[in-house]
Amino acid sequence: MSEATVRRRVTSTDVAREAGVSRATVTYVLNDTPGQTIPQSTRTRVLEAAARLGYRPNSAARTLASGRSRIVLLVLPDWPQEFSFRHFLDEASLALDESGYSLVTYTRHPGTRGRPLWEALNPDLVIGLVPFDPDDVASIRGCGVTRLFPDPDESDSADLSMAVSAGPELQVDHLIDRGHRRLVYATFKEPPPYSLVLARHRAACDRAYTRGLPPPDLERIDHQDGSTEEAIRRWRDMGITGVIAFNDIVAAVVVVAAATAGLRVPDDIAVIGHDDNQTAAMFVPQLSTIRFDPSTLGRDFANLALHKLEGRPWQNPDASTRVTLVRRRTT
Amino acid sequence: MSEATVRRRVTSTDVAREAGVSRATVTYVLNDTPGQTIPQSTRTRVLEAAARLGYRPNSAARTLASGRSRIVLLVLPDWPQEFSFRHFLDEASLALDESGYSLVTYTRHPGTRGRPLWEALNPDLVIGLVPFDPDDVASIRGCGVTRLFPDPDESDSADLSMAVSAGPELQVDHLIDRGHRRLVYATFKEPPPYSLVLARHRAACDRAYTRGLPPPDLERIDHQDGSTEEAIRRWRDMGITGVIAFNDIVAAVVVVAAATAGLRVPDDIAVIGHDDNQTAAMFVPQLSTIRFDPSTLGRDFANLALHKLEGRPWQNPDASTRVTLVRRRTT
DNA sequence: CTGAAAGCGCTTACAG
DNA sequence: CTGAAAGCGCTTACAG
Repeated sequence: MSEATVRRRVTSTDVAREAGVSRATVTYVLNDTPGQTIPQSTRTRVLEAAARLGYRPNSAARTLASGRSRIVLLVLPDWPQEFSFRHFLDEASLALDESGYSLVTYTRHPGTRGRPLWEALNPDLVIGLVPFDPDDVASIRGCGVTRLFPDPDESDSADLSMAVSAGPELQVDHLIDRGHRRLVYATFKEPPPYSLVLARHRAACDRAYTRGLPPPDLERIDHQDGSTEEAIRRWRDMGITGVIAFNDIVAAVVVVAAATAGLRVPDDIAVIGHDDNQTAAMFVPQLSTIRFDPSTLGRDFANLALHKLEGRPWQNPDASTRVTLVRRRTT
Repeated sequence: MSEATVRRRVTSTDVAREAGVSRATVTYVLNDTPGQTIPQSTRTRVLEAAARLGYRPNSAARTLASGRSRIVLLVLPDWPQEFSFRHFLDEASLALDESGYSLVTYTRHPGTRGRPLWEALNPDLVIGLVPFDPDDVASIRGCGVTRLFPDPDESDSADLSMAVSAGPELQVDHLIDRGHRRLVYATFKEPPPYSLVLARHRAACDRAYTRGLPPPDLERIDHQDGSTEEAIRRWRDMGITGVIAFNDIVAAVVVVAAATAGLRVPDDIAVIGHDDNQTAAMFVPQLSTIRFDPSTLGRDFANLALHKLEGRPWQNPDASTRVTLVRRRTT
């Protein structure tokens, strides 16, 4: 410490000199390289030297030399509005971190210009929550990324789509079980239905089909003007008694409009939300909704990533254990 | 194309060979390196060869050689709940991209274990929306990052805190202008007040002080049980007539509870929200709230980053042009 | 105007 | 058990 403290970054050469070994040995010790037999005394010497000097490997150099960045890039199609998504990411990050990987999230929008993040990051794996379009696949591959998920060229049994579909399926099941035979799927007009909306709607349609019902129409309501009331009256005239809402905010708007239209909830029309967010319990009447366990889902995600990265075993999780119905007063 | 298509990644050596020049020339052309005089014919040859081969520079190699990653890491203290934040990020990303930088966001939580992202990414700049704690500063510096913002060691006149404080200030001003002299600041009990809540509350306190009022207490309400009503009655007994809500959801809960408690809004008690989200216009009565322009803020952010990265000129934006009052029926 | 060469800080066969 | 050396794919003075 004196004028020697010209902030030059500590390198493995410094650690090697400090510990009296070669750079190779430093690497072996710090990375716990398998197949090397290094006596405990040397190990300790290296570890202590590294700690004393505050050594952090240069990740660019490491990536270049090893050919792996240990970065997992998670591509999000739209802005996730669920608060619980944070718990999902926390858990996923943590689980990946334990295996030495860093999780980076990247929110991609349809209109995005500019260089995609996979070009700047050299990720070992790029994962999307919805399928990539062909342009993106080409772009990802062109950046030297060999692992992506879902991979259009690979018929992989691994599947995380239940993370999206389990909720809508449960919504449909619940309404049917309560005796409703004519359903609609409601979302907001603005912003225009994005991929998560479409994916949830499609899951609801598939479930309705399985249960022998026609697919519920995708109805886009407006929460600003009074058109939601009209829509609800129209639904009633069509014999519809059950509303599957994209999320709890949509559900709340539908419930308010139903009341204004003079309909009783759930007797005249039943409404079920999704996400169990703060809004859900606050309304009068309190909203029936879907709760899912984001932490478990986060671990599922990390396991899938490690499966793709290192071939660890993988087994598709059971959807029914990831999602629960919260029945309150609107169904 | 045939068996030669063994997917080996295209390198600058390939491009150099294809164009009949050296690797140095390839770099100069593709990076538009200033101070090199390269004839248009050579430029075109290189550009065409690169395009034909689908060349993407290896970012790890580039980072290692140049000492710059061209990555800006934005550290978010908590999960941002405002939908408009996406527009902020879009705009910021785009503006940075135009200057050749990639923006990566990193949501950090108090309990986070594991390797921080700045260790894996080698960012040229780390920016936090709230100040870093000393441990983080040490960790960031230890990873060889020389530029961070806010930088505790540097008395920098650059300031983006108006992005947080302008809204609360406007809330306070509006309530005072409407004749309210006794105010509270309301937020949810769960999750416990996080940094954004505290920052907004503090801004409200500062503004109240400037306007000659005592600082509004931070009141934590519960949206599950009926305790919000009790709180409101208590506030009334204390002579409080104005409620500054952390966001529109809090405002909605307060308004509902006030109605249940038999108070008239805004005559007995005025409530102003923040964010102008979808909930705000939906309630009866519609919520007065604060709207801010996320895109402009995104550009402000990008300009600040470029100022720190390349010394571009910077001038603190005028808060009052970034935020507007949306007066509806609760004030 | 262009290229040969050193170097960025690691990892990894390989030889001893 | 350990180290000398090549190499990852770029960038950047520097010499011509």
